[in-house]
Amino acid sequence: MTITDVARHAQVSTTAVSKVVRNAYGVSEAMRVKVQAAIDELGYRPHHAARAMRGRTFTIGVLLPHIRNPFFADILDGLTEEISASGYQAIMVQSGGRDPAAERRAGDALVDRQVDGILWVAPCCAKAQLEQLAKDTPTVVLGRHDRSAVYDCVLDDDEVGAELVVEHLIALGHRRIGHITQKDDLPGRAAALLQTIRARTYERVMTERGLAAHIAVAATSYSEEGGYEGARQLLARDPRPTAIFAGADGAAFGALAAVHEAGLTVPGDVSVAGYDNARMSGLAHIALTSVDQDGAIMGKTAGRLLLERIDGRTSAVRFSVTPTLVTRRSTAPPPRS
Amino acid sequence: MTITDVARHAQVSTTAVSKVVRNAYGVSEAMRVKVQAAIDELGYRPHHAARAMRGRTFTIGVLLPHIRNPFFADILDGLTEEISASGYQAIMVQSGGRDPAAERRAGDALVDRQVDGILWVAPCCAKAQLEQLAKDTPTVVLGRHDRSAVYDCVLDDDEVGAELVVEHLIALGHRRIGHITQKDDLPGRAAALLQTIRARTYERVMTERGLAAHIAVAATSYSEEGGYEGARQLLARDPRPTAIFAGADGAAFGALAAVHEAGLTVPGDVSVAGYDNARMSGLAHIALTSVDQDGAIMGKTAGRLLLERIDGRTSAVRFSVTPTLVTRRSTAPPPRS
DNA sequence: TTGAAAGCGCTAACAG
DNA sequence: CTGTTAGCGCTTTCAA
Repeated sequence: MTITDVARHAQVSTTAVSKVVRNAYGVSEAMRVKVQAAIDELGYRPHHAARAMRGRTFTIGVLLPHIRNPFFADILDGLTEEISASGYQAIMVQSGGRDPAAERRAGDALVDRQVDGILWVAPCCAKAQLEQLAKDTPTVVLGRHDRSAVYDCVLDDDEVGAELVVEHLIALGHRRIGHITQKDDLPGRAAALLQTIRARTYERVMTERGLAAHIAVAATSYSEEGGYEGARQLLARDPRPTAIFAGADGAAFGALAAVHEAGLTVPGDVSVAGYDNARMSGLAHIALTSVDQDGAIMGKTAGRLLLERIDGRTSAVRFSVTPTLVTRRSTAPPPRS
Repeated sequence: MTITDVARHAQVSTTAVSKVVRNAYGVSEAMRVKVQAAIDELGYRPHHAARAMRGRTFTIGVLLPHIRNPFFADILDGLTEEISASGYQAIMVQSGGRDPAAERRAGDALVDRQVDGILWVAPCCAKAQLEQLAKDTPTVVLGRHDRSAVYDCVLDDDEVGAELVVEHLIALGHRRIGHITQKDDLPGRAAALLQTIRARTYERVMTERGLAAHIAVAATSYSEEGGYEGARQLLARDPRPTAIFAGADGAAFGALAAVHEAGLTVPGDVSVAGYDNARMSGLAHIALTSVDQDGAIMGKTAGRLLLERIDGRTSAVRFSVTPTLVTRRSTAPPPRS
């Protein structure tokens, strides 16, 4: 079933069919109807690869560190909702998380497949690499705090979010508040990463509130394992913290497990707060205090920005979501002792 | 940067370059070295679309209902590990879960993009559609219990798994054991779906053990919401069950929340067991009894089978994993009362 | 408004 | 073992 078959069946040229398929300018209504009828009758679908050789692929590539993080599911739902109406299809590739070489390969895989636009979630590569990519392919970067003239940024205001958590814990009466962050070995680009913002804000607020002496950071990772290990490090301190602010919900789950395993209760002995407000955090038997940053809106916006760029926009846009604190039962005043 | 540039630079024909790139038969070592040098020097990367017009895309398409289910992450890890060495790239597409029309669109999107093979996870479409697809594209279906001569199947023995759970609960002394299943509106193909097997096995074992009168099934869905709602239905019965077997861990999490919200304790008042042994289930503060089915092995096997099929195998293979029960603190003997 | 024809980068059949 | 050549299905000038 090729464009030639359709042309023959409709008794017109392939050019005419091509124009109808692409909704291009310069086709009479009669022609449109006739060709469309042939298309429907023959069940013709354009050959994707042939199309890609000259024009668009109607594909948006999404680069995710990994699909385990439930927050990404929200982002993807938003994106899908936004782009599906326009005939675009999202394809996802895992970048593998924290290995820059693997991340680069994943990015190249999308470029090679000539996606019309790329949504890159939480990239860990150098900014130069992103700009290089964005020169040729419309790009939206999600979850990074740098600014660029060639790609759009969608992010949550992690400074506000982290501040909300730390202030909340201080208001409850906590002083020894520990933090679990993600440690990446990426010289020079740390300042742009969201984990850096969250950690620095934690330190800033602690300092501003006269609690600099109580700053305690476990640098592991934003995963369940990282949270578990990080919480164990923090709980081993003497005196131990009365509250733990984990930089991500996954890490907070790991922290809850570690607290539990240490024979302590939440929030009786230790309060725990997370970030992202993953769906699971709201379940009654977990009831994790967390920062909500509406991933669906972020994904939807990223999709819109991408379509705009594909459509020709070249100016850079920056979209920042203001997060809110959702307090649940995992945080409470510290024990009296 | 085209194959012609490389050919000119190396002073050879494009055919020679093509053969070197594809590792094809009939190239002298000297030629290989010379061409490879030119490729490296020029940083040549084959044009994907042009390649797709004639031969392979070196792409494997993965069709997932949605990326929220953490079990799928295990599958993908296994798949990636298996195929990465062979130069294949996995791209994922969300089928949207339970809408057959959306699922078909997602499948078509992969076919249109000429992936060399498809791993279809938990499809809900008719078997005929799968066979239609498999006629043209090497296909592996994961998590369905039908047999086919044209595609391979990778699955876990859900009958064994469900039996393990129910027997475990009975051995603990439970008699009123409820089950949460997923209800799809797919006439005729229910028997092939894993949720059907799990539910039927539950009913079979209950009956065999003389507990037919205590069978109680909540037909919602394998999600947190579904588990929550299903558990509420079960707990509303009088007398209420002393144990709940949720057909998936996500649903079990929802069930835990519902039990908690009802002012009951786990496992004091109600035992809860899940299926899949998601990573989170093992965390100390959740400690969910669950059935382990090693998704990484399943994904790895699926990858291998796909590569074999791409390589020419036409006979159908069926790979079944035997699951094991992991008992944790969420299940215990029923209250005395 | 329509159609003929060139050519995108690659692979495969065939000739040397 | 190596090179020449004919397309793959589509879009895009450019004429008519």
